[in-house]
Amino acid sequence: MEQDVFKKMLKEKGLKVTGQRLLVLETIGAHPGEHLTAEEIFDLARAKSPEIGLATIYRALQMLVNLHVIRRVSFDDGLARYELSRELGGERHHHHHAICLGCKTVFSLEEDLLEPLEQNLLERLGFDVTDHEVKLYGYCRACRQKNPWAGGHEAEELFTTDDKMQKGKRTMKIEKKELEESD
Amino acid sequence: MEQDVFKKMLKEKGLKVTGQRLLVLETIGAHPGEHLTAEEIFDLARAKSPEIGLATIYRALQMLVNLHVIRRVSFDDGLARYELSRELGGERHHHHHAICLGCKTVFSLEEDLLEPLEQNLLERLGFDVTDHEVKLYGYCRACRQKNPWAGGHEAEELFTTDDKMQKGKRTMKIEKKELEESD
DNA sequence: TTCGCTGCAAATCCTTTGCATGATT
DNA sequence: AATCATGCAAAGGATTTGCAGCGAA
Repeated sequence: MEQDVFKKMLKEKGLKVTGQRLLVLETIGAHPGEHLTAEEIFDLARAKSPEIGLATIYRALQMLVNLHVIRRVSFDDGLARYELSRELGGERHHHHHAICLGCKTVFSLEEDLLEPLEQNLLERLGFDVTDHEVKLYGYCRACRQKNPWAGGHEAEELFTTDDKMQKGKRTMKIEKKELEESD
Repeated sequence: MEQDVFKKMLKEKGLKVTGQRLLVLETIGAHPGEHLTAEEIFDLARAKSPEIGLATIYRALQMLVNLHVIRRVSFDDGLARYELSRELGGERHHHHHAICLGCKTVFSLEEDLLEPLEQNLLERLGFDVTDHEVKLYGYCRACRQKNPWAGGHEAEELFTTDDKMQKGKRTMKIEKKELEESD
């Protein structure tokens, strides 16, 4: 299991293998496809280890990111979120997220469709892409069927006539969901 | 000029045209290609209007985002940055950023290479993309020529052997720069 | 034993908000 | 004159840090 790979990485870097660090990694690993926040990881971890502190979570997350074991992503709601890197071995990552402006669900796309783009970039501009992150904003099938306005362009419902602009920002739904074909 | 378009938008929404709001928009417009933070905009605005307050900047930015006049972007350094939307009229946006892991420069790519991907998504999965943001991480030509290690894979220099992981995070260089062909 | 790690609380940093004053329509 | 926006200061929320005690090597 990858727990062992992780332990080895720690030792190689002269870092200590602690229960807390293992727990943080295990917690993220137990929720594949989700994009947990530090607070969410804290709550989940605390369920197993009530004495763990939030600062420890942050420190472990920081370390895991630096070791490229996990990845920090953000969906512009002001919160950092974390997800497991696909391969600890060093394979390329594929990060495509489709965010529905209607229901705020974040869908994960598995396929990597940027290869040609990146090849092009290297050849023409000399920029060598080692990783990427793609966010697609739009409307999912369900929202499009429910709301005719969701077929076209801008997300008008995000703006209210008066001055009270997007309050409850912290409540964005981030779900474990992958787009599925159904045609 | 677009200042007038903006004034009209404000009036239509029942919002007031104030010097501060115009100044914020003007400030962002005066730095095309850069991705200014609220603080940077504050400093630039204060140079012209010393009495302006930071809260006003934030409120104006929020409003401009909601009106789709500007766009909020983030490069995972914990700071929100703002850039002018291409078209006030409602055309599609093209947001491709290539971030060099060597020199931390953010390059802007003008071309839109996602059309086929998005078409595909709509047809097969029913997800209608209305906007997108693409971040490509890698190494620019200059860094690749300077450092042989920058040809391959991970960004090892981001990790120091001991525990002091990326401190000075707030200092990321965000420059006005576009990738240019030179082959 | 040694040195790094944890937990707690305090400190920071960015951003938002409340309120009295001032500007726009 | 009526509202809405501004500036200031205080509040808020996420993340980081200092430090004494604890635990891994």
